[in-house]
Amino acid sequence: MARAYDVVDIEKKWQRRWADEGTYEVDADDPRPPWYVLTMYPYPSGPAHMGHVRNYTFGDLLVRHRTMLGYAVLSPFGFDSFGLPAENAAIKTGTHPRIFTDARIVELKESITSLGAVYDWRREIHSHDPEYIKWNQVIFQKLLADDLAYRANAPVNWCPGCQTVLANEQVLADGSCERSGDLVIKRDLEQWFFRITKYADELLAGLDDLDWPDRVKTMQRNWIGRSEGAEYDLVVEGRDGSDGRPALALTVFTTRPDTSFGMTYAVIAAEHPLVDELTTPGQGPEVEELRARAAASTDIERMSEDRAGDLTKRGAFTGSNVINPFTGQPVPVYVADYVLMGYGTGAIMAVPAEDTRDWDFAHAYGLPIVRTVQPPAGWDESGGPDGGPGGAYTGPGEKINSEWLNGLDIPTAKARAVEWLESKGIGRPKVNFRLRDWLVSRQRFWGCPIPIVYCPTHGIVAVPEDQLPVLAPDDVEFLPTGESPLATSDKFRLTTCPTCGGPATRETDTMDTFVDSSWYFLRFTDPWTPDKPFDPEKARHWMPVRQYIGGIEHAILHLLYARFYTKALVDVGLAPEGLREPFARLFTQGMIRMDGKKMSKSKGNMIAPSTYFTTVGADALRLFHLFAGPPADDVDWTSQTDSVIDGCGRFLDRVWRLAVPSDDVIPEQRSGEMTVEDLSIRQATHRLIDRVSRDYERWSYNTAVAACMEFVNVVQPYARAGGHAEVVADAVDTLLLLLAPMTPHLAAEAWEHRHGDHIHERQWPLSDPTLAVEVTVTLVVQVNGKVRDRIEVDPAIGEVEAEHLALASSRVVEDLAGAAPRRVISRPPRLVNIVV
RNA sequence: GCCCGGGUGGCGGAAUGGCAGACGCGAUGGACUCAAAAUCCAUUGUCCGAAAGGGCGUGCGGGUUCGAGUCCCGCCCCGGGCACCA
Repeated sequence: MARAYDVVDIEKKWQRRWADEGTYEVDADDPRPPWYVLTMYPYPSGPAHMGHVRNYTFGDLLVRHRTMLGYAVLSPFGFDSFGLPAENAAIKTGTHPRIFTDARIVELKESITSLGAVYDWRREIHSHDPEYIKWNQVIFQKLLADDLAYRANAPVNWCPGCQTVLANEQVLADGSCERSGDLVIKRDLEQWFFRITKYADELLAGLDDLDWPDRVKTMQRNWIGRSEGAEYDLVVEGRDGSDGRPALALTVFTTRPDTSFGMTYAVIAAEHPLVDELTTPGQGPEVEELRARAAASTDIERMSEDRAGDLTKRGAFTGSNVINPFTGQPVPVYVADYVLMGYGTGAIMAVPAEDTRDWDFAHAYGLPIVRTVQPPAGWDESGGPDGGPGGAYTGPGEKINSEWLNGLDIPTAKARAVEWLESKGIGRPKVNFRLRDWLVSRQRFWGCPIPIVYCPTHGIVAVPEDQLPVLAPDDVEFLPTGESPLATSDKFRLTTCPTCGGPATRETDTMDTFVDSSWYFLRFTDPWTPDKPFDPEKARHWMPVRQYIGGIEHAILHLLYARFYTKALVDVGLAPEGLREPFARLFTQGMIRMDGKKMSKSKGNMIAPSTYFTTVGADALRLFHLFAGPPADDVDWTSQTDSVIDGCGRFLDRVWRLAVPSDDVIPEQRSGEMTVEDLSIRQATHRLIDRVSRDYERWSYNTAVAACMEFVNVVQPYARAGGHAEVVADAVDTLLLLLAPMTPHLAAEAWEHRHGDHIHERQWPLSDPTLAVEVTVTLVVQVNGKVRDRIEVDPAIGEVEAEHLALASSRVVEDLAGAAPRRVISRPPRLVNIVV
């Protein structure tokens, strides 16, 4: 599409100007109030895609708008530059990940600049910069010193085909490796963890005060998964210690201690340490088979066997019984794969009557069922698949079959049961979390090395700060071997102990890249300090981020880790006291979809933004993204989208011709006394300020754009018909100021033509309240809720006056045909409804 | 299965309980032009009607209200998240 002005030249010109003049560089001593806006720093994957464009358009608009409102806006940019694609490329092509990554950064930076997005580039950081690696490692040491980092054995995802450990993200939904397609298995390895669970309660409570989308908060709450209940011991039958053998008990966790009288069996996880001890010789083969199956299968497989599957393959009797302390009766202990070692105690008391999973299992194994809550009338006892409500009953009700709990409601019974357990010394109240500690070890090359040395005499030794950063050597073998590529480099691995100087080996794992992104926003506040990750005073000045922008895909991991890290950094003394939450406000934009699928490289349905930069221009593309619909909604990229983008370009052309007219288009304009029409344009101008300002505040950019379009539809004919020069000038200038954050190049160039100075250094326009009010409004007259007439009235019209006007309407008189209205609802100045 | 979103013209989407469909795309007609592009003007939910005008209409069924796209109850469909968490 041919545009009315030289889009490419003008856009390049202003992009250079903003950079050269440092328009958006700010420092902490700036007298203006601080306002920190941040768009999630991207993984550098090459030129920007449409998702980036959408993301950075919203961010840039905010930067420019807030600046015009008089804030010192901190708008930094950086790259989440460690990660797998670079390493995979290295395996494939032999190119060093740094070379690969640096090239991708140049490309992405170029397209972000072409979009017209502005940043304080002095603050640019890359996760793979030695400086950043150093501070990442310093923080790791601090966490280690405060026992927030620790080493433990843990199962990891192992791909037999690639002979390597995989990140969870690399394991597909069906449990296979994303690269080789082999089935991923679990392997136990020594790994590093961060103690995020220490903050579980605070991470949960902190959500309440955050101005975040509810859906993200809900996802985090579910992820943290706090549940209150009790833990208690089940003595193994015949192992109470009375016969001289040591006593043996199984500890179980339950959220329903009130149902204990209904416990008819117990279950332990296949990986539970007591499995061997509990299994009697006769049951050995059966238990062993189940165990083997559980070990070989992924979690995904366990689930896919599911309820419809063959339940009889999911458990095995151990041959042992435990005593239900409430009834004193023995119940059998099963091993089953529906109980997970990783949660609670890895063992449960099973109450089939009040738990659906236990119900299904009990049915498959012919175990007894005892109800302890009275189900409502009509509850189907058999719980048949095609019947109505039935089976396990988990709702509220009166306790039954429970001796001293009978007649109580569930909450009271829970409390009584816990009191009883405590008084007997066999149980206690217990809160469990679904949240696990954060496993940060990655058997990968392209990440931040974990700065640890293993010494035969001193064990785990932190590399001292003056020897940081620990950097990976360049000459390593990338081919997958099953260990971190760093382990193949003796030059790297073999070292001396910092404590005793004796021979020692380095940790060869690197950190999860989510570690890098857990504090980069803090580094941005002060990327220059030489002796610490950042100056806490600088962080105090800018933090928290007033508006954080990013994709919903980070709703849990990144956003939870960053919250944890911020709290941990405060506690180890690196971040300012009192800072608890990093992101005060979060916005998650919708994604771009094509044919119903997410637009992504792997799906091969990418639309390159660069093709638009060189044709309709960045402004038109930005306007499209703003105009397409509510920012939080997904955008469908269809065959019609190009037409809509052209439409945005057409609108900008109209603005251009209005703002920078050539003599043959706009006739001579009047001056002097103003007419009624002049005044109405003037009023429309001030109403536009109000409307657009309000829409900016509520993130309703599509309606803000619509308002501007409507305005041009009115002003253009007015100007062409020779409007009042002053009124036209005011209208056009206002329009440009309101558009400046959305379509910055056009606004800047047109403004320069008109005034010679820089529009983005101007203040956001303020409306004159006396002009912004509406002069007349349309009073709608209804009879029985149906519109019968419209009357132009003074907005200050009273209730009675409006009623009189309505009743006097000829249309109403005709409709009433002499009948008296039963009732008149008068809601001046918009509506009168006459009921007959 | 559970938890969130969301269903409005041919399409994207507007609408503090008060004129449903703003704005844009597309389409149709017109002006300009030798012609086209660009630009400008007009029409564009649907049905009845020559018109004036009127009926119907926001996934379905009820309800509250003078008045419901909007609030309440019960469904249907679509999208997303979580999914043996005891």
